[in-house]
Amino acid sequence: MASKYQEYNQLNLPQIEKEILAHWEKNQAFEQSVTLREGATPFVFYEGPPSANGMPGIHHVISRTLKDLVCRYKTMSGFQVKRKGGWDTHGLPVELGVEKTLGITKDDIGKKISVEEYNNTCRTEVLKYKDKWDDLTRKMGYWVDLKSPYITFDNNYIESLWWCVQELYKKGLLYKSKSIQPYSPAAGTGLSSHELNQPGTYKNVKDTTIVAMFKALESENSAFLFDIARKADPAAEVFFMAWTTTPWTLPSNLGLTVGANIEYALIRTFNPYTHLPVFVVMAKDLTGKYFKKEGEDGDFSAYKEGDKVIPWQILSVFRGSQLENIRYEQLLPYVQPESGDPFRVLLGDFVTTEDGTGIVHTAPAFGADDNRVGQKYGIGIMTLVDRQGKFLDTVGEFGGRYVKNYKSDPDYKDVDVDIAVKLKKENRAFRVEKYEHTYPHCWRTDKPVLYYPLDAWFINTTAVKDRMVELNKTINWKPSSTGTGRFGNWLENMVDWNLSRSRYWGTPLPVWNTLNHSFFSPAQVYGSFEPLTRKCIGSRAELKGGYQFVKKEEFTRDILDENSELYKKIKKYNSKLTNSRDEDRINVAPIRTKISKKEEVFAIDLAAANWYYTDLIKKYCVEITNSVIESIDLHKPIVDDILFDHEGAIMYREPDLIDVWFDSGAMPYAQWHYPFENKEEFQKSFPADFIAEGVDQTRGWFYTLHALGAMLFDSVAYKTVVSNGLVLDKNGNKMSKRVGNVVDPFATLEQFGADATRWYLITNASPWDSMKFDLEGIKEVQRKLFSTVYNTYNFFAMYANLDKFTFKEAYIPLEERPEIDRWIISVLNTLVKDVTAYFNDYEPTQAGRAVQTFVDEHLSNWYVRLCRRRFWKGDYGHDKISAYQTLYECLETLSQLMAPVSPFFADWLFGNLNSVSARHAEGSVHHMNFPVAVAGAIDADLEERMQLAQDISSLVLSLRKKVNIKVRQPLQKILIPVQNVHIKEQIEKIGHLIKSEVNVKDIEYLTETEGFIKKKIKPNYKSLGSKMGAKMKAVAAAISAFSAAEIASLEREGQFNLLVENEELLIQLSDVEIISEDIPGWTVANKGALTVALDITITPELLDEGNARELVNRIQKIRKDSDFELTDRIQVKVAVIDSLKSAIINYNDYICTEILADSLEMVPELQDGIEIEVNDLTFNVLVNKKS
RNA sequence: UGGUCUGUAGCUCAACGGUCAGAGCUUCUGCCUUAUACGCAGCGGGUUGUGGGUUCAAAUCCUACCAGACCAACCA
Repeated sequence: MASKYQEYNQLNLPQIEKEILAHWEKNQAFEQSVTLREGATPFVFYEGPPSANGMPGIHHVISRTLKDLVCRYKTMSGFQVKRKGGWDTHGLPVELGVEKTLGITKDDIGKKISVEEYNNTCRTEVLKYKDKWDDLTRKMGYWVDLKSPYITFDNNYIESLWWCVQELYKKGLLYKSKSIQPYSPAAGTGLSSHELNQPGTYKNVKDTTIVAMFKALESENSAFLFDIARKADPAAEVFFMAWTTTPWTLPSNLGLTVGANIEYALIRTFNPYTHLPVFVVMAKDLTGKYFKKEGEDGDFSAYKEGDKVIPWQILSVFRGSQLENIRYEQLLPYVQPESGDPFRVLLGDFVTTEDGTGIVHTAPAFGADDNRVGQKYGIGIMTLVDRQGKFLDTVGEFGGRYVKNYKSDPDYKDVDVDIAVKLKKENRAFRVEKYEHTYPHCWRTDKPVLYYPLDAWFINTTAVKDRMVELNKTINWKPSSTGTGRFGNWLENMVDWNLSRSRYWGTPLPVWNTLNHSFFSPAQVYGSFEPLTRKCIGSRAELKGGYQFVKKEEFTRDILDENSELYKKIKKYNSKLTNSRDEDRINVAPIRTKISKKEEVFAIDLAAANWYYTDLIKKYCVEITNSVIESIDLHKPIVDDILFDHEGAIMYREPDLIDVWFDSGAMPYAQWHYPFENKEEFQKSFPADFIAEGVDQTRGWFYTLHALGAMLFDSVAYKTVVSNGLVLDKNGNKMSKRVGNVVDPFATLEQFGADATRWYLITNASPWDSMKFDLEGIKEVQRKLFSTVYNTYNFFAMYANLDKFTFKEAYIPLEERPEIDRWIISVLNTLVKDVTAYFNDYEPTQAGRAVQTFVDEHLSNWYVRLCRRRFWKGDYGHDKISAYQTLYECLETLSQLMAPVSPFFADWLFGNLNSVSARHAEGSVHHMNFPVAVAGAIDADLEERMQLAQDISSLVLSLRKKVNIKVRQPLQKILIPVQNVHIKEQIEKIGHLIKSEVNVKDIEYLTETEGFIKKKIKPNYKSLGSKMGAKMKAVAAAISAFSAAEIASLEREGQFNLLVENEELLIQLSDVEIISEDIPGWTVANKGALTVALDITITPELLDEGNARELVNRIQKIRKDSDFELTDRIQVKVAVIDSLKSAIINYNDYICTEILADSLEMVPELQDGIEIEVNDLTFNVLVNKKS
């Protein structure tokens, strides 16, 4: 135990933090904060795993501060808060980073570099910045368990994920389907949205656009169109006009989509290319784009080929809903769809009249909207473009042609143009023109992207949508609008979760299939056989009995050798086929090509080559045994080389990976390797009480956690979620490396300290508002909050050391303490109450701001300021001890209140205090309990009158300024008109504080004020408004016009009958506010209802006293400049000045006491000493320390 | 394009139906201080993004725009 409070020369937050950090680590303070709560109610927190393949930024500091402060607060509130850290290690950003490092592209994987090598690189690269992250975690004071974090690439983690997938599979929630995804034919790969959002992918291009004419068929639905048209022309043909910027999708057209509430028109006109009379349907609002004004209702009989103006006429107008299900003739009938009910008009909410014709050509294969509406109506799907980006051979004269110039062919002919020409000739095009628009391009090949149907695995989240919506209502969202708005909306419009990623570094989808030769009947060869069988693996153990394809060299050799057993069997099999179609045969050519190109061979090749000869598996594979399972890595390519023998058919793994969001969404289970281990641990920690991340995670982590929680356990995954906003630079721009406006968190912490940074981030704005990050703000926090607390502590330490105050005396009951002590304790308890409420409500910003106000306005600038003398003057007695105990309690409580947000400084402050007083056994403030407000200590009256004291002082000071009398000059009195006894009593109790603060001798009260004080009356809108309603305006005017007598009457009677618009209304005293505006002959100031007058007469006595105080002030300055100790006694000589003589004589004792002088002499002349100035007089003073 | 959030003094933020919209930072001027901190008083600074509406009363509620941010989508 230290005997003295540590005193400091200067506040150095970064230095304090280094010391505290070392202290924490030495004493395992974090671990202790958890173990000390063993057996307590757990407060469950989930750490959203960051990815360590990028450097941490300042925005990570804010979300982690948020997490940390909640966990610290809850720990102090008595909960046990375990915080398991985690690392997100899979996914595209990792892969892209590795590809950049290695200088390769995705296509090189498996060619220039083996998948295994590639994944190994990912494995090491992904934790490249782990040290930096750990460093930041330490330095910013984020308490999280970094010793046993969960890592998503870990085998155990993946095994849990597989278990989750299998659970979903068992529930029938996992299915395979086609989805329309951005696809780059040039690169032969699907693109993720991430890749599509790379800068420069959207380019301006000029495309040939066509307004195509789809010929309507007659039916009951369309009769109303034909009836009208036939009246004008008995041979009328009716067409739907649809615009497209991708004419190559027209052969795949299966539908036309219109907006149900859009107005459409049937128009009679001529085709501008063929000049044939036509009747067309399009959105009424868009007719202006296709028809000239002059031609409206023109003369149809007079029209001839070549006329500039084509006549047109609107025959009828109707809503899109009337067009539903009208059938039309296929535009380019090269291929018929195999299934579905196509060539109908559909309704879709995505149709606009912004451009085009208001009728959307719908090819379900090549657009996400198209696909959705197509599925809804069951029009089928037709994909007449292959994966190289060229038309299938079946597409007539366009067969085999590339839809865009994917091969960079210099002689490439635009197929869109040829389609346009053909349609023009066939009277099926109304307009063909070039159109400039933005279109996404592949960021690697710079070629246009196609939207293309690709196989993908989905989780049927829409099936549990209602339950998810219901569960969401029980979650406490901060801010709530994110939960109801952004998240709630997202749930309402949910689509099935596309799990598939065709990449390499990630969790493999644990689904094995037999090869799907759908057009082939194996029964021909092998009797009865189920062509497609699937199994979903849910644990490593289930791999047992499978086979691992390891003898790749033998396989490679055999497939090239026509005498090998393998080759012979394939040949025999092929010859057995009675069906002679090539696709049905086992084709070794592609495998051979692969080998010749030195590309990696995988199990899927083996499966393709001998997919029904399972006995051959054994030749190239080893069986998976327990020992294999123990050591097997659950990544690509290892799992790809695992095969199963299913009743004579080979099952191979679906090549897809699982979306990384599944990894993080499953962390509640996978972090514990549930259900393979830690079942109990998991049950105790699900669901989470609290999570927090950036608002950008709403549809990311927040969603996947929620979805998996709902689907697997029919539960929420978290009870409270706080989403923080973005951190922008000080000009409100997004921080980006490219612009160079990123804030380096390390430099910031180093320079300003973690506490100031954390405090700034939390209190500047609510965490969920995006904040503009300005270092100036941190400086201000440092100056205003930390320096102030620090100085208050230092002030305390200085005097407490002199008086040897160690809190060894008994706690003085509040009622035995002076008014001001009870006041600050009251305010302190109010603060504790408020801060507790704010923290409980996840409003740290409010909590921090409340602490700031307390420190600045109440503790430092009122309590300490007014009590200064009590600490240095007089004996170590009751009053002094009371002051010490009070200030000590404030500081100690502050350290606890501040601990969650500024953990270092708080612990430092706590340690400094407790090391001397030893009031608590805890070695750290973070092991303490959070303070509990003592209701009995809160005295609202006392707080009210202290506010009065502050207001009155402020008014007097402003009066002094107005008449230029400095505070050191005493004045005789102030005059305060008081409305009622209560106010007077209140002021009387704190009168002494006001008097010393503003340096006046007396306070007088004016109660009998009638006729003397000029009063002003104002309506109290709040109380009056509800009573008066619409009469409010007239009442307010009447009240404002009150005469002095009327005001007096109201004051006297407590009520008043007011006549407004011939109606008598009773006005209560509480309905108005009466302000003493002026006291004739006095200098007066007002604030609200409070009025203060100041007597500015300076009598000779007052002048002497003022001069004496000036002199004291100057000599104190000399003491200070001379570095005298606080207790040093001095001797003073003053060169005599006539006008100061009386002051020095009359106030000699006072002066000596104040400056601790044993003697104060006047001498005629003084050569030595220091020149000082008192009220414009200059003279010398000699101050000597008494030896 | 849709959803959500945010627009208040030069800057950062309060006020969230009720008198005249307030603090701090910033410029300048005084004052106070046996606390190297701070504070106090004054001087400036605003049609509360814009236009409508509801109300006795709107920064606050409704509505339509405008701008920014995020998320999602992307278009015929």
